[in-house]
Amino acid sequence: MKQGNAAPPVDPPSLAERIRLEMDSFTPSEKRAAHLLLSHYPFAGLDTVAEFATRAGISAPSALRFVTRLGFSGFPDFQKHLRGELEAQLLSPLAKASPTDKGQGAPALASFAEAVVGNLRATVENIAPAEFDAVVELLSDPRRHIHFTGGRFTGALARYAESHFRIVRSSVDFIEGQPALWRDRMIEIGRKDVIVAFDIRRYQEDVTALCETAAKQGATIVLLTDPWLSPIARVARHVLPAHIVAPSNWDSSAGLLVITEALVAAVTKRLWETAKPRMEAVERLRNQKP
Amino acid sequence: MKQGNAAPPVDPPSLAERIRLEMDSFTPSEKRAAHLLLSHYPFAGLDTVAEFATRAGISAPSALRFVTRLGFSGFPDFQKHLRGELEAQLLSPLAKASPTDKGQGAPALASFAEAVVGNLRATVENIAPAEFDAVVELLSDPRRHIHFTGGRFTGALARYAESHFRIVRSSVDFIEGQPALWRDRMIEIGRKDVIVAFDIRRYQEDVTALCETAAKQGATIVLLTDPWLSPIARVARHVLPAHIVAPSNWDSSAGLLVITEALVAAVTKRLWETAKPRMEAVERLRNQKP
DNA sequence: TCTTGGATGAAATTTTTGGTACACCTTTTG
DNA sequence: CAAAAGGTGTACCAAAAATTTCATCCAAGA
Repeated sequence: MKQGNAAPPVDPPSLAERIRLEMDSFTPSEKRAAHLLLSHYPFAGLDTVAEFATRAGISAPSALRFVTRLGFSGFPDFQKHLRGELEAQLLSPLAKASPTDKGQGAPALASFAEAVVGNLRATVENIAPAEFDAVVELLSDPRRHIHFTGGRFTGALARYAESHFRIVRSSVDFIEGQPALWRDRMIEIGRKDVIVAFDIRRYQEDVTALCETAAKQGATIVLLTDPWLSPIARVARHVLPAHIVAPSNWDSSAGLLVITEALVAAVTKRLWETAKPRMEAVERLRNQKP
Repeated sequence: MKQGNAAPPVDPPSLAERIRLEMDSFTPSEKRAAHLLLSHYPFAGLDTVAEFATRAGISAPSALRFVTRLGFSGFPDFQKHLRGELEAQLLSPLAKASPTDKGQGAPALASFAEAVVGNLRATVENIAPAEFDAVVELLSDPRRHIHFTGGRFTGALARYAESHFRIVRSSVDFIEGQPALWRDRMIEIGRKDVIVAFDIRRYQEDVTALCETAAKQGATIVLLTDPWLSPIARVARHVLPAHIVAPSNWDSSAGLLVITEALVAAVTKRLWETAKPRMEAVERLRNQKP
């Protein structure tokens, strides 16, 4: 088995380049295949062998021999490689979008922020406005009781959300993730309740359990998670995924926070008639404290 | 066979957009498929149905029903369309300038995110790398004891920071803002302590009081605040301001969060030798729980 | 001119993939 | 609370794609 094709770990010499280099050593049929591929790189190679061969004016076996000669184990393998290259290329402009990072210490903050900006863009792209609006609608329903919860790290986001919604509307609370702390509260959860759960990678079993229990009792689940979707997605009515990968050993929750803040903003606007007096009342209470 | 793939003349409504629009009319399984596709658009759809279905967490038939519902005659037809879109997009870098919906009915989330991006840029601009590095240095000193605190809303950020730093290093805790809860703890605060305080507009008197007391006893204060600077700035050794204005009745804490996450990333890297075993230990403890 | 060896494609074969029928379960409706 | 409708997955089948086999062709050398 030819396996000269060392896996392309960080090596960007595109396949196209290699083909150009080896062009002379190709047979006539192979040259035709090569020319077709290069002239419509890499899309020509994404069809079936038959299609590729026909377009190149050769037979399927010749096309096969061509890709085998390039070191691939078969046509599917070849296509997989092309898709990989394409994906890397299309995704790189995003990573490349940070002109600031100079490779050394100082701009740690800058490059991190740039990555977060990329995450935010990607997050917004991937959330359907209708889905977002539906969640706003749900959280604006005064007859619903809203419960926020989250995991080890995301619990803080849930608290953040809760502290805002608590002022905008009534019937808002925070539930700790540990089962011992919510088991007995579940008796009151029903169709009128909404659970807003935050859960990203290293999905936490206790949060999942909470949501599953609540869902079973008829509660509506709203999930803020990562693009790989927490298992809670299985019982969630609405899922809002945020991109979280950052140049760090940790994931970034910025996308989740921004979704949260956008929700707060939208619901506040939606309920302005009732939210305004509430906010004023809170203000008054705070000022009179001293 | 000629590739009838007529280039869409002026028709750029990408499939992704349509999916977002129709998102709420989908069945649960279809939503999963849609989320997978959107989060890895369009590459997730270029694999086989089986692969696609597995990744989405659904069965192959459901995946099939999904693409049929979108109007395609079958999976190959669907893939052909995706490839067509990809080709069109890649061939016209101009089209990339305006990725999707712009201009008009800018969804609430999108415009909010844009504002946040602006805030992040401005925030990064206004923080001196030296200041940032100094804080990293300070938080990386294992002899220091780090305390996080914050106000009504920013307290959640302090918790978020604490939950990360707690894993990276020892001697980390969270202090509630209410004076009754910290008065007696102050006896232990001294030169070896660092207070990291989060405080933005509607600066909270109790947090200020906490920092002033701590500073008086020799603690080092690090302040994350807004550009107008919390009164805590008067006693703070380091000040990291973030832009917070958003199209909302509320301020956005995204800038503060990003600074926090960048600090966590930098300190983790800085202390990697000791942080790594700690992180592994936490992982182990968590896995053995059940 | 004959021989030889690589190159090529038609056809047969094998493998993989897409598609469908049907039963089960969940949810909705009367 | 029962019946109906809709959604989902398992098991199966059909289609089509990839790959191999093998006869043929063509060019270079004896």
